[in-house]
Amino acid sequence: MEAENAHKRKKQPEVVRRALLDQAARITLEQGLAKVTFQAVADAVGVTKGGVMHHFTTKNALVMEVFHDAMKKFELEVDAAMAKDPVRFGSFTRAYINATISLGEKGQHEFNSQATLYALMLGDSELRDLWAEWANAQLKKHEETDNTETLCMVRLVADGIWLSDFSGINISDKTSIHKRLISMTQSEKE
Amino acid sequence: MEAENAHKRKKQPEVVRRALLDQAARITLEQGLAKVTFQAVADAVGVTKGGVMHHFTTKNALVMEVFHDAMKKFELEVDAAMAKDPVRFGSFTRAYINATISLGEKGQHEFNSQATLYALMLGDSELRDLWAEWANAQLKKHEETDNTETLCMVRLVADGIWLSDFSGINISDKTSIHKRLISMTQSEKE
DNA sequence: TATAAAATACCGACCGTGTGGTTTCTTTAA
DNA sequence: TTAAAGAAACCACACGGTCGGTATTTTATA
Repeated sequence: MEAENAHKRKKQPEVVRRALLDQAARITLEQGLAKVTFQAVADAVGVTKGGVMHHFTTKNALVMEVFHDAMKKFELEVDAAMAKDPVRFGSFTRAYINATISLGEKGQHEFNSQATLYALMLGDSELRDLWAEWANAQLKKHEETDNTETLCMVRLVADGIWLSDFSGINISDKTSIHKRLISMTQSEKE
Repeated sequence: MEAENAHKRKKQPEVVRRALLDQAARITLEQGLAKVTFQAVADAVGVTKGGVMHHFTTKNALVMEVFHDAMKKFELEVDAAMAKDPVRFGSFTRAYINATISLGEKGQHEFNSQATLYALMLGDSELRDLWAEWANAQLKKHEETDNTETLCMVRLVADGIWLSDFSGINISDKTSIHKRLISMTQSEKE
C-alpha cells in the first residue's frame, strides 16, 4: 500500500477499511489513544486524512469501530475455544485466560484483541461504560458454567497478568502460573 | 480558593502546589490523562494557566510530579501497613492488596494512590517504563518475605480487581475474595 | 528595627502548532 | 455516465508554551 501512486491506485474500499481499523488498533496499543489521529492512521495505511474521513466521519466513529471490531474478535475467539473444550464447567474461564494471557516471547506487545480492548477502554470513560456493559453481559451469558468464586479469581489473575505485561513488570514464571490457573478451573468444588 | 481576588490574595505556594497536584490527579482518574491540561488544572484550583506554569514549567513536569507523588504515597502506605503487621511472611503482599483494593461503596472511584498510578501509567508509555522500573524494584525489595508464586498470584488478583473496579465491571462478592486473598498469604507452603 | 532591594508567586495577553472537521475537486469502478 | 473512493486545500480551535507585568514575601543592610 504505497503512498506514492497516490490516488491513481485501484480502489479497494474493504481492504482500506480493514487496514485503517488494524492500524488504528496498533497505534492504540503501541502509543496510546491520544496518538490515534487521522493523520497518523492515514500515514500508517498510506492514504490521506481525507481518505480516512471518508470511511469514518469522526474520530469518535473510528474509535468506536475499532472497539466494536476488537469486541467481536474477542468474542469469536472465546466462543471458538469454548466449542473445542470437551468439559463444560469452567470452559468460559479457560477460553478467557487463553485469550487474555499471551505466552509468546516477552518484550513485544502481543497484538491480541483483548489487549486492544483494554488499552482503548482505559483511556476513554465513554468506552469504559460500553466495555462494562458488554463485559457484564458476557459474564451473565456464561454464568451457568462459570459463576463460582474461584473461577472469578482465575479470570482476575489473567487480567492482572495482562496489566503486568502491558506495563512491563516481571513475572517470574508466567507459564507455571498459567498451568496452575488452568488446573484451578478443573475442580468443581469450591 | 477564589479566583475573584485575583492575584491580590495571600500567597501560599505550598498550598497551591499541593492543590495543583491533587486536582491533576483527580482529573487523571476521572477523565483521563488527555484531559489534564494547564487550563483544566488551573480552573480546578482557582488559579490561572500562568500560575500553574510557574509551579510546573511543562506539562510533562507536572505529570511526572503527580506520578512521583503517587508513588511516594503508595510506598508510605505500604511501608506503614507492613510495620504494623506482626507476621513477616507475606506482609508486603497483604499491604499491597489492602492499598490496591478499595472496599468502600462502589460506584464512585476511590481516590487512592494506586489508582492514580495505574491511570497515569496506562496512558503514557514513558510513565509505563518508569512504573515498571519502580515496581520491579519494589518486588526485589520485598523478595525475602514475598517471593512465592502464590503471593504473586494474590497480588495479580488485586490488580485484576482494581481493573474491574476502574472499568465498572461487577464482581459478585469483593469482600469475600478479599478475605480469601488474605488467608492465602498466611500459609507458607506452596 | 526599619526599609530598600531582591526574589518569589501569580496574572493575562499572546504565539505556533497540531488536531478534528469541512469543502471541493479528481479518479476509478460499475 | 454516475456514484463512490480518495486527494488536497482549507478552517476554527484548543493546547502547550513564552513573555512582560504586578503584587507579595523574604532577605539584606543600616
